[in-house]
Amino acid sequence: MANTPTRDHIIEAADQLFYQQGFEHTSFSHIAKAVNISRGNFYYHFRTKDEILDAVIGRRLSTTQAMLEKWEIDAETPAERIRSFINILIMNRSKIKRYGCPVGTLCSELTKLGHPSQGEANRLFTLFRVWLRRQFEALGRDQDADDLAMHLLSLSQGIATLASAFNDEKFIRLEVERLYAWLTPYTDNQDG
Amino acid sequence: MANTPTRDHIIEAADQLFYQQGFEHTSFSHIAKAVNISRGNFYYHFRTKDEILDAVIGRRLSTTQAMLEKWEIDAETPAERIRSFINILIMNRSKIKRYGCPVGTLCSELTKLGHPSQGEANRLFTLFRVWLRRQFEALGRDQDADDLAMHLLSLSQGIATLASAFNDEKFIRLEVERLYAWLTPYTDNQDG
DNA sequence: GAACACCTAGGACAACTGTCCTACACTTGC
DNA sequence: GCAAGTGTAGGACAGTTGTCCTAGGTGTTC
Repeated sequence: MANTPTRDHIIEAADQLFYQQGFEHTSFSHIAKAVNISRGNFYYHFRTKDEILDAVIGRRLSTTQAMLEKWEIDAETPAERIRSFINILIMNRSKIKRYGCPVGTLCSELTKLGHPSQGEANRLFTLFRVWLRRQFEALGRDQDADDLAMHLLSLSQGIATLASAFNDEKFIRLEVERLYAWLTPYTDNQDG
Repeated sequence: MANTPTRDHIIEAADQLFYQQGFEHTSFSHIAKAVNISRGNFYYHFRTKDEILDAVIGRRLSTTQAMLEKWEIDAETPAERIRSFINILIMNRSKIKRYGCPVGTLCSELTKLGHPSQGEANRLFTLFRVWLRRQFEALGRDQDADDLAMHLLSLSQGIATLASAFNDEKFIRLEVERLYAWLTPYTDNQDG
């Protein structure tokens, strides 16, 4: 299972398509066309569609992990780091408007399918949850750090869902302002 | 297009299955088995799968409308009415935990499929939005009634998504408490 | 240049999809 | 008792799905 360029190509294309069209609605033909290889050749790289899904989730897990580590380094305070998280809503607003949150929509779909990989997909959420919890702990919220992390995750999920349903980018901006305001009391007297 | 009992059966079964398994993943065979009729016979009641979807959305629209009207009558104050809305999270918590929000997940799926009926599905959201807006207006929030309505919708969507991902009913209870607390300032000096 | 591993194209395969047709049962009205 | 209308079962149909096999091309190693 070496990491050939073609294999990476497939995972990358599948990642995008799963996000834009959903996992089930994306067929081997779709991915093959995107990567420009023959449908039959697929079997050499992945035995089943579920294997592709696992690879895609794995890819997302590691890129997410890398992103969180970068935030940890780039930002100097927990408050700044949490704001980095909030900012993905702004940075990805046009995609979110069209396809919703990549994590939330994938987990929802896999749950409905009763898919065996839903546990793996949910680890994406856990990654954010644990990371956010740590930031709130660093802000001195030992008691409710996990609650706050979940709450912030929940807020961002709602924003993504509604922005997509109402096709409304302005709503994202408005709600992000609200998120900043919500965050302020927790970060005051700590840093800027 | 008369409302025969069988037809109603089909719509009801499809409604449930679309919620539990998703629209695309639910096939004619699934519905046929649930209703206990032959697959071929379907064509007599619905020409296409999309026609079933439209009927399901129509059904949801009218039951939702009826529910909102009932809340309007049963509750005496806008504050109570908004709390009726919040309470569906508690009432439906076990289903939400398993399948998420019926409105949010359907809209997400149809958006990804690029389905022509996504506009109709989104009207479900609009129904809640307009109704909530009216309640906030009645609370004297003329300026930001719609923002508040959207915000509350957004909050409930996030709660449903995370409760489903983490399979966590307790999270719903915790967040509903938060919702009540969030609502209080807007209803104070108005009524209980 | 022979042997080998790696990669690919093309197509076979059964199962399932949504759609559609036809033949048959049942009721109702005359 | 016949005709018409309503509802049903069963199966045909072409298209697509995920899976799998085989033949052949490419490049490296000896």
